Amino acid sequence: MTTLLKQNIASHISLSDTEMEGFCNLFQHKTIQKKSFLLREGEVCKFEGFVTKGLFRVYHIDKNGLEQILYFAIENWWITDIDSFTNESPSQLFIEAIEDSEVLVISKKDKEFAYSNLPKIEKLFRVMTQKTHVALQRRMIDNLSKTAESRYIEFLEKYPKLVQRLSNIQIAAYLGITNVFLSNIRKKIAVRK
Amino acid sequence: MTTLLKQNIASHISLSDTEMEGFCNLFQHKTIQKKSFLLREGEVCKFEGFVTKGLFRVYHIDKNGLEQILYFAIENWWITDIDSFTNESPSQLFIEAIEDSEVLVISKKDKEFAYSNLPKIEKLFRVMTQKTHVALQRRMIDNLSKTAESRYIEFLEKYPKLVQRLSNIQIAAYLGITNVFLSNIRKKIAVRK
DNA sequence: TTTATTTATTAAACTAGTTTAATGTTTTGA
DNA sequence: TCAAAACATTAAACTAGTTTAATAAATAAA
Repeated sequence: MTTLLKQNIASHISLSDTEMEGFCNLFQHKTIQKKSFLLREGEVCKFEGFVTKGLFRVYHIDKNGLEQILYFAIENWWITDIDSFTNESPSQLFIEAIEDSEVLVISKKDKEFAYSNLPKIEKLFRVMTQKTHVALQRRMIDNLSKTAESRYIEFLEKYPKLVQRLSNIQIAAYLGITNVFLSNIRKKIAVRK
Repeated sequence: MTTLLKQNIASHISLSDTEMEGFCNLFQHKTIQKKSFLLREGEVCKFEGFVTKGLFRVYHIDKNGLEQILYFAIENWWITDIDSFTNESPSQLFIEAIEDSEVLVISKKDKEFAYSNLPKIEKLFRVMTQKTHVALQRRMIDNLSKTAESRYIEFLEKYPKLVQRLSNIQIAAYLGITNVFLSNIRKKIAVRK
């Protein structure tokens, strides 16, 4: 049940078997059907989750009803709204299953218990947050400096497996463009080949 | 010398006097002249810094020579390229003083020393990285969902003091638009009032 | 199996933001 | 204190990306 989670943790820090067990036992297993939500806008995010099966999208809907996808999460990825979770504030985000999915979730209370009783967990989340932040910083630079076309091409190269599981509507919402414009880009690329 | 730093740390976590002294002693004081660089593209970022005086901009120059400002840092803010610093990879960023400035810097080695000898420091940077990440995530959503005009207005409201110390060129580079377009926005707003 | 819904594509008109260039103003530094 | 450099504004032509709408194809649901 928690094999994938243990592997994931071990890739960030090293824990003794007892520590690992102790921490992983704090997680609960959840099954989420396609098109249902782990979190909706306005709710306070009370969990941090680790995806063991399936695929999620984490997105925002702006006042014009347009959807911006912050990130996707497949097997071996973590999901939460860190803003809402840490500040206990209403979330601006939706977290929705794109496929039938399974997640291991830890509550805020149990996470705080881990912070105080297993000092290395502090390091785990320090390291993970750093990596997430680096990824977002790179994406920010890309969004500011690159055209939609090269962002699309790089997305295809970086996540070839993921792409196959997504619609073009979802890819466009991640790239920050309309699906109509993505269609134009795709045509342009196809003609070139 | 380190009063501001101590206050800043105390706003995130609580440390005993000895811990606080021990940690702050790892920092070195640096004076940086206006228009000179704490970090240039291609260099590995070997420090994490805390600004005690002045103003910096952290930016990227894309292949067309256009500048994108990731963030500004004034007194009481931290600066580093967390990507280059943690991965010891060549930086994509420039960190440049906009005014004559002063910084307290800690080296990677000393920071790691602190992580292993002062467990609460792990928490300090976990908490700080989380906050930075939340801020960047909010900005990402704004950049994807709002017009340049409303991003400009919100920037003015959020950082009124900072604005007075920046040129419009710099503000435009932060907002992700040209200074020409920012001028148009400013005119439009002025007419409305 | 049939119908309804979602998805992808195309076209055409449109708009937010860019580019280039010129002009005046302010700041800087020697 | 004077010349050079950096800055802000304006105009006009341009382009990357949007909007709306229509059509065909694929998927899901009944």
